[in-house]
Amino acid sequence: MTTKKFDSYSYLLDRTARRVKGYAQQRFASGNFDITVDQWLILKSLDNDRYLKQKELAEITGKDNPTLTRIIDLLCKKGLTERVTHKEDRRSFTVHLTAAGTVKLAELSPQVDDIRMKAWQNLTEQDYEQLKTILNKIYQNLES
Amino acid sequence: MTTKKFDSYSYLLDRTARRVKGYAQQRFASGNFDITVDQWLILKSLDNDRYLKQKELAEITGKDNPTLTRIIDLLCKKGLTERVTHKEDRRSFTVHLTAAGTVKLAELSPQVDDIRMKAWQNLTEQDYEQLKTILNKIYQNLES
DNA sequence: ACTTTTTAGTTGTCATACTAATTATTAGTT
DNA sequence: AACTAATAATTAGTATGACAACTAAAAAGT
Repeated sequence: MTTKKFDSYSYLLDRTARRVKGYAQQRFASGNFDITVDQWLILKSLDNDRYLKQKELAEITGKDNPTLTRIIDLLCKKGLTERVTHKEDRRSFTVHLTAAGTVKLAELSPQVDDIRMKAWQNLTEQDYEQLKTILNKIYQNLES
Repeated sequence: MTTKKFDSYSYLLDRTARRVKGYAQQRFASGNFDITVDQWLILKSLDNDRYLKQKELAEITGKDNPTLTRIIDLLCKKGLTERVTHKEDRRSFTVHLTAAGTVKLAELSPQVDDIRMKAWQNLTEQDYEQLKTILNKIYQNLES
């Protein structure tokens, strides 16, 4: 039975993703970054003075709407983003970096790059490419 | 700067892992399995009439103690596992499948294998091996 | 034997994920 | 125009995940 192993692959994938995120989160905490890894992902998506609807942010970051709402809530409470009412669609907000958010993004960017690198050391250029290809194949296999 | 891309690799890994787990969870729900994917992982670890301490279960499943406690709570409430007081160490419980748990495990096993397979279709034998190797390298890179 | 340190498990808090249900608004249909 | 369907965002509920603090018991050190 070759199907048995897939359960353990799923476990391996889950475990590794958690470790990667957890490691980054620890470094975020010990560096007093004052944001979470997921909040960072949002900030980064709002770079270059972008005004994005939450719907678009959810798409970009691969998170669902309720999760987005709560992360934006937290970022607004920290004063790093702001909700701006959308002119043409009163159902929507656009989210935008505040001045403080822009500063935070610029400050942390090099440090985050550095932290992220740690997970991928000892991997060859080919490893990156293969991993990317395989993960995308898996993702597409489950596309609804 | 080659360091930039690592942030997006981390994102890709996280996104894929969530998709794999989410897909399985949806199939669990639509099949009325009445357990979550994480609870399944515990049941499977208790196969073959094993009595495991929560500490050992945590180790095997890669979860921390509080998470384990809560998952076991739920499994016990569903009547699928039971806590047995440890004879030599009164701090510990051993966790064990009930009769109902054994039945559940046997019933779901082939279906879970089938569900899990879906994510990995179109991947070659070589892909599996590479993925496994790369994920393990990443995991070890972050070993404390 | 007594004290200190470790260890197993629990509880509490916060953040993330997923689902379902709700509200307000827009788009589509007749 | 009126009615219906679809959409953006929120809220509520449950589960997982990480961390800290706590209890009880065992192990180690003196």
